[in-house]
Amino acid sequence: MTLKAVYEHTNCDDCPIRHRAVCAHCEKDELEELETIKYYRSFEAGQTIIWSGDPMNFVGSVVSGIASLTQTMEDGRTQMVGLLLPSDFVGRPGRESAAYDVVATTDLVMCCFRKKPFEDMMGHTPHIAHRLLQMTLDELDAAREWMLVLGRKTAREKIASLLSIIARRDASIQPKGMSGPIVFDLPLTREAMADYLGLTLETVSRQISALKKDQIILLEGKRHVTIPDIGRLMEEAGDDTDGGYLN
Amino acid sequence: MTLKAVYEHTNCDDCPIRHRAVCAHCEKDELEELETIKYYRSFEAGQTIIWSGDPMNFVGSVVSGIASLTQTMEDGRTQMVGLLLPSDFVGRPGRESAAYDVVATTDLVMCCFRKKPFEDMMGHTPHIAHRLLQMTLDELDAAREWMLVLGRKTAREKIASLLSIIARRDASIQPKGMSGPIVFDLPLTREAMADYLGLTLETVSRQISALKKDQIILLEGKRHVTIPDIGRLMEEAGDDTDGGYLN
DNA sequence: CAGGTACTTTGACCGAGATCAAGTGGAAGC
DNA sequence: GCTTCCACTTGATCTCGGTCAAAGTACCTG
Repeated sequence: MTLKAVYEHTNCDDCPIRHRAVCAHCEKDELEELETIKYYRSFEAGQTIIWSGDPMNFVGSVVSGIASLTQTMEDGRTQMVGLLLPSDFVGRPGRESAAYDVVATTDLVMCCFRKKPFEDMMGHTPHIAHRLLQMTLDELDAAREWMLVLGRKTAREKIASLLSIIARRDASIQPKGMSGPIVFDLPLTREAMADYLGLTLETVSRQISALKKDQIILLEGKRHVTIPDIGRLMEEAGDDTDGGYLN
Repeated sequence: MTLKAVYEHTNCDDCPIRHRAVCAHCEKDELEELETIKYYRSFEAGQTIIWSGDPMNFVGSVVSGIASLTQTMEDGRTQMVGLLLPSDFVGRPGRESAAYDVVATTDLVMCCFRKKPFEDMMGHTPHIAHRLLQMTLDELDAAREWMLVLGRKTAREKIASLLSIIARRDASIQPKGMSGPIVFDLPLTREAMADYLGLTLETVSRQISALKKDQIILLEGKRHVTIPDIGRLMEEAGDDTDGGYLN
């Protein structure tokens, strides 16, 4: 019940972020053990938080901003394998080193816990272990959904998929009645979108222009997006399921 | 310790399969609670085990044969999102219905547990929950590795990636000294490979022929593969990391 | 305000892989 | 032995998205 306030509630009056993750951000926090091992870290846009292979002595969750998990081949080809939005969890209990580059895509604040104490606590707090399992399973579903996007969708469908995921995730913050246009700022550069979608930045730019021409989306400047009809966008994405995780 | 025999050992003298999963297959089993809720199911190649969206009242692990997790779009495009080899876990505690089609790619035997009792047991057996978390994290890593394959690799690299993963997984069953040629039978049709790699079956066929011509692999018939030099194959895959999960 | 930098757009061209279409080979059934 | 079927191979052609190149735009900084 109180524990719930720490790691399970999805909206909290005392803080602006959603806690899907294990994060003792808000003042209701009564789990003192968590409190003693947590700390905050800030990063600037573009900063690398961890390099793949580096030792990683903490776990944590995103408080504000966006981070990305990226894999790189020797020849420089890169693929983003995860997008971490506020409340998403970072790190892997039971693993010494990072498996991916973690990069701050925007300015970023993270709430961290030192790994060892966190793992200890997981050992005698089954609820947290259970919650972590659920979150990991959600991420697995998201990754697999993305495999369909990467493997089988056209460039246009890929863009539409990404936009509709961001739109829905964004809309869920202020679910003011499910209808009406959705407005948001793209938190990603064209290049980051390309890395996520397995495209080149030129193709991303072209397809966004095409969607704009067809009035599926409206663009103000380069980043400010209005989606007049989310249904039409999802049609473009080839998405019938109203699922759509983003990690 | 005894529990270990049930779900943690990776090789067991009494049975031919590896237990990476929670499976009470071997006779050493002393966890009677697990014993009482387990049962076996057999499937023929091509048979669908569960359809996406169907209620799913069990979890389990593959004993022998291969199953695949598949997603399908309305227009028929399909993407395989996971390949389940012996010892891999199927099903998701805490979810009512299946998220993907699960299909027996070859003849298949599964070891199943009814979901509710299994979940109950997880509640008071933290080791199993912990083990399940580790396995899920492994699967997540595998899925993300595959995102790089789907998003950024060429057809030839994709084929080489798949072959080297199967080869290494296969070789690990009989690690007779790490060197020498690796021999195995492809457990997948060209079409299944295409669905896994995000290609068409024609392209798969062409690239396999090309790898054969270049002596990276040897083919006897259509399925029997010999890999004279796994290092060369991994080079073709663009893979420097010697990682390589298959779920 | 000029100049620089980072991000984005647009155009022209090309090629990897998809698509369409035969054709091959081996195993099962009659 | 012959047909049928299925998995696979191979060829010809087309197309989507990549590549290379050039501009355009917004935001700094001096």
